[in-house]
Amino acid sequence: MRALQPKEEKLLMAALRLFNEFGFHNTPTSKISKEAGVSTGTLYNYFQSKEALINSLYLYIKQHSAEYVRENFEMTDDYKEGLKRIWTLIVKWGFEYPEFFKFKESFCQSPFIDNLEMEKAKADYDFLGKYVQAAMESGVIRNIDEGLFLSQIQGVMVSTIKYINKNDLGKCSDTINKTFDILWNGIGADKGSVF
Amino acid sequence: MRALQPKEEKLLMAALRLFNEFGFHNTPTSKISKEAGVSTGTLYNYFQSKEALINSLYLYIKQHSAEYVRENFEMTDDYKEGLKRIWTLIVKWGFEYPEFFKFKESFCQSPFIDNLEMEKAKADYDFLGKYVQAAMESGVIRNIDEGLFLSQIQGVMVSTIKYINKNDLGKCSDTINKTFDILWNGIGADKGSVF
DNA sequence: ATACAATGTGAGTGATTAGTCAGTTATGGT
DNA sequence: ACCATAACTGACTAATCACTCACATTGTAT
Repeated sequence: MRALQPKEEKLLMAALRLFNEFGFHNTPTSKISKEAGVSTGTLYNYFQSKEALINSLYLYIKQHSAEYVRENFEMTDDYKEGLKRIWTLIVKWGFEYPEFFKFKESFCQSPFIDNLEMEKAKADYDFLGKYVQAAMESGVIRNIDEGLFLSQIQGVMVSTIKYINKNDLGKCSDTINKTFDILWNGIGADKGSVF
Repeated sequence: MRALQPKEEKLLMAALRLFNEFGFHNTPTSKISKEAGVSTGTLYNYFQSKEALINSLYLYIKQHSAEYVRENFEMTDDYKEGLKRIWTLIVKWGFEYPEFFKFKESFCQSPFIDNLEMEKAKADYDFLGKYVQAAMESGVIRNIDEGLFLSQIQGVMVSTIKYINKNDLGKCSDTINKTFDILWNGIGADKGSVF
């Protein structure tokens, strides 16, 4: 991640706080710069436009998430254990950085993002995607359409994080285990004898 | 559902189209009324404000969804079958009325909705919630925290609908079955012997 | 010390938009 | 036909906001 200049980072964090509270369109650039402790003009020294600032913030958060997972992941040959580790890391990121997670969610929902950005967004889960594919090929998880699969996993993941954040769970490792079990029962091939 | 007056409905449907394409804040009331074929003033005869219009639209869609499920649901004593029917109906609603679904999603994400509306939103899934609770008590599905449960189901449901809509699947009944299986494997108590 | 560049400032501008209201048209009862 | 009420119209207003630019400040090289 490119090192951010102090005022650039202050602007991004100010924008994050305000966007999460009031939404993109109810946060004027004037408030962002005031919250960041700089002038309006300075904002435009660092970002070409308000939209550019929003995209930069998204990029920053996306990279933060990816680095978190990459740095903390420990390799293993056991695919189930590996998936569980990735699962745990992504969910943990979501509740350790709830503001980041919240922004990411509303950004992806927002209709004014160009499709190009949406495509890039999917790359977030590349790490997970590749792992799932490998696991599928090895036979540990059921072999159904990969896209469908990933969207299911992502769905459960997002709702898990939202649930944890909403209910303010410190005991979250328990929740993470439970939800992973649900997921694994759903997708794993090692049920009974037949599958 | 209260019968809507013709211009009221035209305004709502025009707003729906524009909101989905441009977002709430990039759709001026002037465009909504133009698209609906009435004047700006008329919009304010039917709705107190732009926000009131948005809330009305949400209410309209929410009721539409609830009625769809209630009208098409056929009772059964078999909880698994019953859950599958509800599941199927909700997912079907999502791809038969993709515009409605899309709006509902972005409305729920939007930060300018007051919390009161969010509370009401949850009532959408009351029908499902009650059924899940009954199924849980009967022992067909695993007995874990109900809130967590519902959020998981909802997560998988939303991502299923999104997947179907994005990939334009006419063969969707297959996808619905598959995703229900995944869900059921995850939540059902009858693993091992039966399968 | 001086010159020059880089960075920061914030009042000002033009464009946009939610909402109004005085006036017009349509409707229905007698 | 006449009136009264309801529905409708769209130019207008007041406010907001993204962005600019002429100027001020700070940093740096010589």
